[in-house]
Formats: sequence, structure tokens, C-alpha cells
Amino acid sequence: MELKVATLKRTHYCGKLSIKEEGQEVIVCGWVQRRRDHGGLIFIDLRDRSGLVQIVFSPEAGDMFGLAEKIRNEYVVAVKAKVTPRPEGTVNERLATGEVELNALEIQILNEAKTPPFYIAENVEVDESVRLRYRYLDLRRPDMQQTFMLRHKTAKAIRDFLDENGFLEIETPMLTRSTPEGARDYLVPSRLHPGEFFALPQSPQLFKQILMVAGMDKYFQIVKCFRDEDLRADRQPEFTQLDMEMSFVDTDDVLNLIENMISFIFEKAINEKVKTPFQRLTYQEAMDRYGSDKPDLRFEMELKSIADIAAASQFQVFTKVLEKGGQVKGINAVGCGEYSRKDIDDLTSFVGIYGAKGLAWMIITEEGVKSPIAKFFTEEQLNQIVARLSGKPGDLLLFVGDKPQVVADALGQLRVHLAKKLNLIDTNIYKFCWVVDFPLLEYDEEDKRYVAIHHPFTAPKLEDLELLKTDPGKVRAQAYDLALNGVELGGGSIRIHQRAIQERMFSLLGLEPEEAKEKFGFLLDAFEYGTPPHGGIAFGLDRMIMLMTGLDNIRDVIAFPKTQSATCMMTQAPSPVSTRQLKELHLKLK
RNA sequence: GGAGCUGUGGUGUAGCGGUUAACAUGCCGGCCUGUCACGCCGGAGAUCGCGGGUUCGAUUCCCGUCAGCUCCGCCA
Repeated sequence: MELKVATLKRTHYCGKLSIKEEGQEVIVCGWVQRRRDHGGLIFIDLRDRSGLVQIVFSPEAGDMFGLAEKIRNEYVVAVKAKVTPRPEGTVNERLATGEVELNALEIQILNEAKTPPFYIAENVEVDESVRLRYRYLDLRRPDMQQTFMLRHKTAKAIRDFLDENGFLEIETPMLTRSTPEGARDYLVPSRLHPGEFFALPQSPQLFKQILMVAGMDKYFQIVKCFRDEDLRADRQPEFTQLDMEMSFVDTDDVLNLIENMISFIFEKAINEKVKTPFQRLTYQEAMDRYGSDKPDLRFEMELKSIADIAAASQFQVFTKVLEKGGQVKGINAVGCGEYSRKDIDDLTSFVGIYGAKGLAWMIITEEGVKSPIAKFFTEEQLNQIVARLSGKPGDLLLFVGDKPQVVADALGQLRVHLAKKLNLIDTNIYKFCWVVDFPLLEYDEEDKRYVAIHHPFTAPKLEDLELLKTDPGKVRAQAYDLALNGVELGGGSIRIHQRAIQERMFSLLGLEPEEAKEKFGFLLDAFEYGTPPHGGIAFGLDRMIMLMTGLDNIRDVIAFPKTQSATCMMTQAPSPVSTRQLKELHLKLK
């Protein structure tokens, strides 16, 4: 075996060479994209993260020509060469460096490479499990490299902006205590404390609040968070958050700052001018009009209630739902009057996913409404319904009657589903919106208690404070979410900063004072030593990058993501450990 | 915990109750001095994810299982 030593030191990146370097001797290093061997003349496209450049070897080169003949894809080479303009008629306009080529003077093969399992190029169609197993090759592909350059730029823009605005980046522990509420924790057994465990943070929530008590005033952190829950296209067990907290602020202060930050980031990272201020919707309005607390505002198709009309009809499915406190709402699938029975059946099974027991429909024709349920409505009622949904001949009206949550989910999702199918979405625009005035609490039927919608540290709206005693479900929170194109980008709140109110919140959530003290005593204690009013927000950085790149899953913007079953295809983690390790950790497996 | 989709040379696909399992690309060898998805000629490469069943015969049909993906539940 020979030891390969690079004696050629890189002077230029491949993709940066141009006619400006004409006549210069340069040294480039990189991976062989492709070799085109014409027998008497060999071309090699050399790639590094900046791009490609063509290198020419002619037979006069002697030994070096022999070396060039041995070269295969993905070999790592260093080449000393002279930058020359390409001969007339051989300029490649599709290549950034296509005006020039490198005439090789010396080549060193720094490493050979096995034939990769897939071709290293943009838009290669390969099964994702193969890509993940050979992630180092996948990441070598130019589109992946672009993504991570953009990700870097974004993180830098965030740091630049927040630094400019007086924020300090402060690290919080990765080994911390398990929190009783919320997602499942990833646990880390303690060797020094038998039977005890650390938890990886689901978010640095409590630490950042305590940093406010500590007088840090403005904090941020780009930080990994962990949640041991099932995965989705936009959810990984280990993900990156932009976490922020500020003292002496109210909701408007936070929202204004974030709007400025977002426009700064989008401008720097993708040169996108974002319009501010962002539209603001109350939670109630978002649910009523879009059936979602993260509405996609790139298209209309709003949900309309027809409860008043349905209540007076003979259609018992709807009247019964309404008697039980449910809703009846509909959307207008404009121009879908031609849908077949099968098309509508497909839509029906689609809403079934979200718990809707059926999907009522009406097709508007020149002659009137065509629908299996038309007979339960008077002519007048049908006209009212059509008017309510701004229906025109050729439109298809779709209705769901059910519990409010089911109606919102089913129609909210159907709305997006149809918009994609009908191409109603302009994928080149970024539609941000704030959703505010979330309810503070939600009644959990299973546990027979209230649970916090955001988290237990969120402050109630002052004007709803009295309701905490009488009707907790009605209390609104000083909480806000930022939605972008139908995706939840981030969320935050003004926090509780007084011990008494925090204790009352815990007791509302069914936490015994003893338990509250045990789990959150350090926070309650801290609150007694001069805690400023404060609030903050956290963003999913991976999701933000996903939306900026226009990708449709979060794995493509994470260097080493997990599969849906939360494993790593490259390292084969998780894996069993030795009995010795287990013993040290005082663990016994069943 | 549940539903759906996918699984065939390295990669991407085709196929069919009985085939020598097809095509493209990649790979290997030969030829080739202006290509850039180079071209031409030749060659190697697949226990059709795994297990079971039905059948004279299964890559094909059925059941189970595993893996990947999408979704529901879950994700303060």
C-alpha cells in the first residue's frame, strides 16, 4: 500500500474559474464527475462544492496521460493546470466555467473510489433509503450542497440580526430533568446516580425564562431539541430550533421584532423581499375561515357555515349534529361540477381520515342544484346555500356536519387537498400570518382535566383573568404562532412571571402543589427573586429551510436525518450495548 | 397503536400462473484528438425483500413478516 500525499496545494475552487484567470497556472482539488476518453484526448470534469470545471489531457503529456486513463468517477485528485479559453465552437454555455478549460500540467490521484451506488448529480432518482445509507455520497450532490450553504447563510443571518438587536447567544444544558407534561422525553441514564435519569431537552423553555430572571435581557440560541414521538415528513425526533426570549416586552414588541428578523433572513438567504407587517388572525377566525390554526393563505376557498339553513331543513344528519352543538360547514370547489361519483367518493374517504363520517355534496347546474340530499331542502334553502358559498353553475359544493374539531380538520384539510389538485397555489410566494389569541387550555376528555395548549408557562390575557375561576376553557392566552404557507413555523407567548399565578396555573392543570414544587420548584423559587415580565418565541429552523428551498420534507435539509422509524440508516443507530455498559448504568433489560 | 403505497441486476424501471426475466443507465474490456448525458463494438452482472400457503408449476395469486415512504393517533 502506498501512502498518498498531496504536494499540490489548492489555489482555486473549480467552479470559480473564469476567463479572468486566463493564462494563470492554478491548482484545483476535487472529485471526478466524469471522464470522457477519446483515445487520444481525455476530458475530466472536476467537481468541488463550488461547481465543475473541465480539464484536458493530451497524449503529449506522457506519464500524466497514463494516469488520466486510470481515473474513474469520484476519484479524488489534485491538478495543476493552465487556464485557457476554450477553442472556438467548444464553449459550453450550460456550465458556469464553460468559457475556459484547464490544460493539465500535473495530476495527483489523492484517492481512488469504488463505483458509487448512484450517480452523484442533481435530481438523481434513487430510493431514499439508499441515499440515507450512503449519506456522504448523497450530500456530495450539488443540490444537497446548495441546501446546506443556504442553511448556513440562514443561521448566519439570524445571528447577525439578533446580535445587531442586542441578543446574546447563550447555551443551555442538553442533560436536564424530565418534564412531566408534553412530549415523551429521550432519557439518559445516570451512572453516578443509580435509578435516576437525565432527559434531553424538548426545548430550553425553563432555562431561557431563568436567563430572564438572571437579567440577560435578550437571549437566543440555535439549539437541538428532542422529542420521542412518531415522525412525519416535517417532524424529526431531533430537530433544530431558533429559541428566543426577551424581557420587558409585550406581544406587539415580539411580533414586530420577528417580522423584521424574518424579512432580514429571507432577504439575506434567498433574496426574497417579504412584505411586513404580516396578516394577523385570531385563532377563532383562523379556525372558522380555514379550519386550521396554521392556515395557508395563498388561496381562498374559505369555509362557510350553513348551520342556520341546515337547522331549518329536513336533513336529519345535519339537524342532529346541530342539536348536539356541532357545526355544518361547506366549501366551494370552483369548477368541479364535472366530478364523477368516483371522484367524490375519493374526497369522501379523504375526509374520513380526519374523522368525518360523510361528505355531502351539491353540484350546481344551469337547471339548479343536483344532489342526493337536495330533497331535504326547500328551493329557497338551496338558493341560500348556493349564495352563501358564492356558487355558480359548474361548481361543486362540499359539506361536513360534525363536532367543531372534525368539521375544521376535515374541511381544512380538504381545502388544501383540493387547492393542490386544482393548482390554485402559487408556489413562488411566501404568505406569512400570525395566529393570535389561542385558547389557554383545552379539556382532555381522556384524562378528565385541562391541559395547556401552548405550555403551562404561558400567560393568560389580562382581560380573561377572571374566567380562570369560572370557565377556564374560555380563557385566551397571550400566545402567538407564525404560519407560513400552511406550515407552523414557530410559536411563542408572553410568560407568567409571578409565582402565585404560575402556581394557580399548575393547579388548574391538575398538578398537586407538592408535585409542582418537586418538578418546577426551581422556577417557582426563581420567580420570587425579581422576575421581569418576559416573553419569547421559538422557530423550527429545519422547517424554515424546507420552505425556503421549496422542498417537501425536512430530511432533505438535515445532514443526517432519521428514518420514519427513528433510526439512522448510516450508523445503524440505535443499537444494543454491551452488558458491561448496562451494568455501569444500573440497567437491566427485560 | 392504526390505514395506505412501494419493494425485480449497482441505480431507475418493464413484465408475466410456465420467459434464456426485458429495457435504460452504470460497470468491465476494446476502438476513437474537441467532448461535455461523447460515440461505436463486445462482455459481465438478478437466488424478482424474507417466510409460508394455493398450484403439476409462483417473481406473478393469497396470508404473514421486514424495510422505506405518506397519513391518522401522538407531537406541553
